[in-house]
Amino acid sequence: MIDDRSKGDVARAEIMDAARQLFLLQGYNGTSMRAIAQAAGNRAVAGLYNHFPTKEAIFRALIEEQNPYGALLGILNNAQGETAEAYIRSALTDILIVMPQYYDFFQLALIDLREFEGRHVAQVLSEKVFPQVIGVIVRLQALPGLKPLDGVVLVRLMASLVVGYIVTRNIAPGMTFEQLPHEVWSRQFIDALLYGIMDDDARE
Amino acid sequence: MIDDRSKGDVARAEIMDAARQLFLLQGYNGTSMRAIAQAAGNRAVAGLYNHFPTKEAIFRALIEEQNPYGALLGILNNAQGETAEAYIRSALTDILIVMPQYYDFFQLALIDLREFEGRHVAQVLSEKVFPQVIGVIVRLQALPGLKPLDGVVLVRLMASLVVGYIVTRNIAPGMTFEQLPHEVWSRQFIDALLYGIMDDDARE
DNA sequence: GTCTATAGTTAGATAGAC
DNA sequence: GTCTATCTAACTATAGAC
Repeated sequence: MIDDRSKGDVARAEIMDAARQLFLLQGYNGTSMRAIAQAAGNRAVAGLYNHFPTKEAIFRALIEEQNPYGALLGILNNAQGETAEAYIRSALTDILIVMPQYYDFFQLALIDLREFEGRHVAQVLSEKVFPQVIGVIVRLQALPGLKPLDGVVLVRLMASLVVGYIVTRNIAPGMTFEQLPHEVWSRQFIDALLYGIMDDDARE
Repeated sequence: MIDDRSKGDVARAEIMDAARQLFLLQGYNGTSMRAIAQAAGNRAVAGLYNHFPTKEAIFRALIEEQNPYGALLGILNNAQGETAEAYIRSALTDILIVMPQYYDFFQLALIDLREFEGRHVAQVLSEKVFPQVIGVIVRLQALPGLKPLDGVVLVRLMASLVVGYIVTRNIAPGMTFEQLPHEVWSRQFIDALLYGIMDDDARE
C-alpha cells in the first residue's frame, strides 16, 4: 500500500478537512452534516457517524488536532539570546511569521468562543500551553535587560501584541496595512514593544 | 403618554434587544426567529416581519445602531494634551475604560466576520470611522515627543493595543489577568506602548 | 400592528441491507 | 465502513382574519 493509513483514518481526515473548510466559510450552525458529507468525497451522511458521534465531536477534534500550540511552544523553547532583547526579538520574529499561518485556527477559536463559550479552546490552553509558558517566562526574566515587570504582565503584553497584529491584519477593510511588507510591520511592532513610540529625549 | 415613542418603535427596540441577547448567547444561525419573537415579549413570529424584512436585517440594524464608533471618535476629538504623550495617555486611558463596555458589540462584530464576511462592520468602519481617524492622527503627529513614525503605523499600534487588551481580557480561561485591577493593567499597557519593556540603560 | 395557522424546506440523527 | 431511505424536529417566511 502506498498509504499506510487505514481506510478509516483517511475517511476521518477527509471529513475533518471538509468540515474545517465549511465551518470557516459558513460558521458552525450554518454548516450541515449533509454539506460536510458531500464535501468529504460525496459520502453518505450516515457514514460520518461511524467516525464521530456528533457534529460537535468533529469540531472538537479540529480544535484539539490542528492548533498552533506545539509550534508556539517550539519557538519559545528554541529561541536563542543572551539578553532579554535578543531572546524576545528572536522569538517574536518567528511567532509573527508562524502564527498568522494558523489564521484558520484562530477563526475556529472564534467560532468556539461564540458557539461553545470557548470551552474547547480553553481546555487545550489550560492543559497544554499555560504550564509550559510559565517556565519560559521565568527563563526570560533571568536574562538581563528587562524592566522589573510582573511575569503575567509580560505574558499579556506579548500575547496582546501577537493577537492585535493578527486581528488588525485581517479586519481593516481594504486598509493600507498590507501596503508595507510583513518584515517591516513585524519590526515596527517588536521595536514598539521593546522601546515604545516616544522619542527618547522627550521623556517627561 | 409617558413614552413618546410610538408603539412600533417600542416593539422594534424590544425585538432588537431580544435578538442581540440571543445572537450573543447562541450565535446567528443558532438563534431562530421563533426564539427572538418569544424573547421579545412573547410575540408572534409574523409580527417581527412588520419591523424587519429578514432575519439579517435585524442583525444589520444591531451593527449600525449599537456600535461604539461615536464614543470612540468623541474621546479622540476631546482628549487634551500639549504633548503627544499627554494626549495619548488621556485618550487611551479613556478608550481602555469605554471600549470594553462595548464587548457585546465586539462579539457581534465577530459574528459578522464569520457569518457575513464582516461586511456590515466594514461598511460602518470605512464610511464613518476611518475618515475621522486620519484627521486625529495628523493632529497627534503635530504634537511634540513622538518618534518619526508613519501615521498608519501609529494607528495600527494603538488599535492593536486596544484589541489585544480586550481579547486577552476575555479569552484566558480563569487566568490571573483579572487579579490586578483595570487601572493597573491600563497603566501597564499605556506605559509599554509609550516606552517599551526594556530597561533604559540596557539599550543595545 | 397583532395574531393563528401553516406552507415549504432543511436540520441532526438513525435503521437496516450490503 | 458504506450505502439508501427515512424519522422527527426545527427552521424561515407567508397568508389572511382581526
